[in-house]
Amino acid sequence: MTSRTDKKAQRRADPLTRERIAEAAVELLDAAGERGLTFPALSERLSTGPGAIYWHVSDKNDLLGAATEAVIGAALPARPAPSPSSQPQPQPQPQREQVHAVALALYDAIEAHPWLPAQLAAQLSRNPWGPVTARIFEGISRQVIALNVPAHSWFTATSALMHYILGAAAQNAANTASARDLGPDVSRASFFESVAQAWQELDPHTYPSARAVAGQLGDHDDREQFLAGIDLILAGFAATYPAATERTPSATERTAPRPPHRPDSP
Amino acid sequence: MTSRTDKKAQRRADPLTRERIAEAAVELLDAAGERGLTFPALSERLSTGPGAIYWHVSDKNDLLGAATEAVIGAALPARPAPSPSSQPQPQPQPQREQVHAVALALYDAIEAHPWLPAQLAAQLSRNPWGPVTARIFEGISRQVIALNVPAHSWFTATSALMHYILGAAAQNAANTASARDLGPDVSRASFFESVAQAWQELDPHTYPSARAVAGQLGDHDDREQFLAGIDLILAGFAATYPAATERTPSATERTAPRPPHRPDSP
DNA sequence: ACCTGAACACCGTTCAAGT
DNA sequence: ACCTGAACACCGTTCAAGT
Repeated sequence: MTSRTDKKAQRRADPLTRERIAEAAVELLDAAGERGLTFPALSERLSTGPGAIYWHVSDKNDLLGAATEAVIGAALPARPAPSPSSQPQPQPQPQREQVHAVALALYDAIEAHPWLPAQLAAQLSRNPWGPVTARIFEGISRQVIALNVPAHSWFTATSALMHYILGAAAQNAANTASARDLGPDVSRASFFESVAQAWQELDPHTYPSARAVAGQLGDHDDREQFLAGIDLILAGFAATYPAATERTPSATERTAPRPPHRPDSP
Repeated sequence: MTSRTDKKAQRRADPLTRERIAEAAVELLDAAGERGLTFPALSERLSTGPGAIYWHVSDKNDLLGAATEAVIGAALPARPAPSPSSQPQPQPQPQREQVHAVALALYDAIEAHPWLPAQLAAQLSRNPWGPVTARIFEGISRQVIALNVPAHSWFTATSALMHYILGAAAQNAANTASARDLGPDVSRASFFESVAQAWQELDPHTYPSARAVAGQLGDHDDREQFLAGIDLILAGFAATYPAATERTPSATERTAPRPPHRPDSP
């Protein structure tokens, strides 16, 4: 009576693993935010007791870390540096677009998981150079290096891009969530309108600039705006490092395609 | 027997206010991080009961918000836009240095209060355009406007600067805290050495760039590095917006003082 | 209006006991 | 090695009662 494969209909739960736990934690976080993730709720979802979870996870912080890692790992899959291995592309993709791709991957992950920014901040302060940082850092520094930024500035350039990407994505996700909270049918435009209106009521003497900027909050496509910030920083690279890849025009001043000129070694 | 001013030696506590509560909360957070701030601990410090605190504060989130506002408000004091009102300076300060000043104010605040980044992230997602955002936004957008960035790009430019500043400062504060945790006498240099070593053990196939960058983590002054990132973004402004103030050289390529040329309206 | 402090609900964590 | 689930300590929040 060896029942190996055929009792799968009856098994309550395949054995717990850190990964399955992280997966369930992400689902709870997505459904109800950080306060949705509790050991009772997680135990029930995995039909087990809290003690079982503690066998695979040392701590609630560790649990949150595992969830964060899972999401970041899915957004920035580990892949070797050079070849996409399927279609041989001689000139694979313009550098600027590759940067955009990495940035958008993080942008989308954060929009899909609005609890992520706070967790990234928490994990950062707990373990500033842990696996989460390594993944994100790898994804972005690879682009920086490909852009021919000189070696002594890799860290600075990566930091500038990385923090802009994460911060702007966090702000965007917060906007989305806030608009949704105002009412299921509140458009982004009318959300921004209400923000602008609220800021108009700030003291004009101490908040002159914030009020001025708030006026033009709504009229933009969010992704476009996000990418414009990336291009702004890339323009800084090009202006600061002569060897860096051709000057990248900002999204707000779209020009004709640049020449395929790309110097190789400094 | 009117005892107004002379019974100050005997009074246990001046009446509670939101501000005094926030102050005490900041002290607890500074002393022991977020888990140091509990209602029992706060009540004891203010020699009162939890109910009294709930009269002034709606919630623990509200309490954390008040603490965050207090720290940001102290770091970026509200002041009218133009004149320092004491010494009349015809050409008050080079723009670039004014940006540095705002950036360093936030940098120092975050280093002094390592719990701040996580709280900023939490408050952001709770109320993305609340008073904390307004303060920071005002401080930075004022600089952006003074840099002659065109109006349609104020938001993008402010975002780029703001998120770099907050993110890089958060990373720095986390480094400081981690180095301290490793041992009271661990220098920053040897902390970075241990990080670089750990990253060298990452899989060379999936983390080639992170490993390459990690090598040069330690050899820099942190403030200098931080400001170099600012300059990188400012260079992006100058390159992207012809009307923007003179090109600002990066801290890593310090050149002779720029020409005082500054065009006025686009 | 503002404070007191006991009481309640709930959650993170542990641990002796099981398989 | 991995899981069970009751038990414990602790914290956020409430509320009837005070001034």
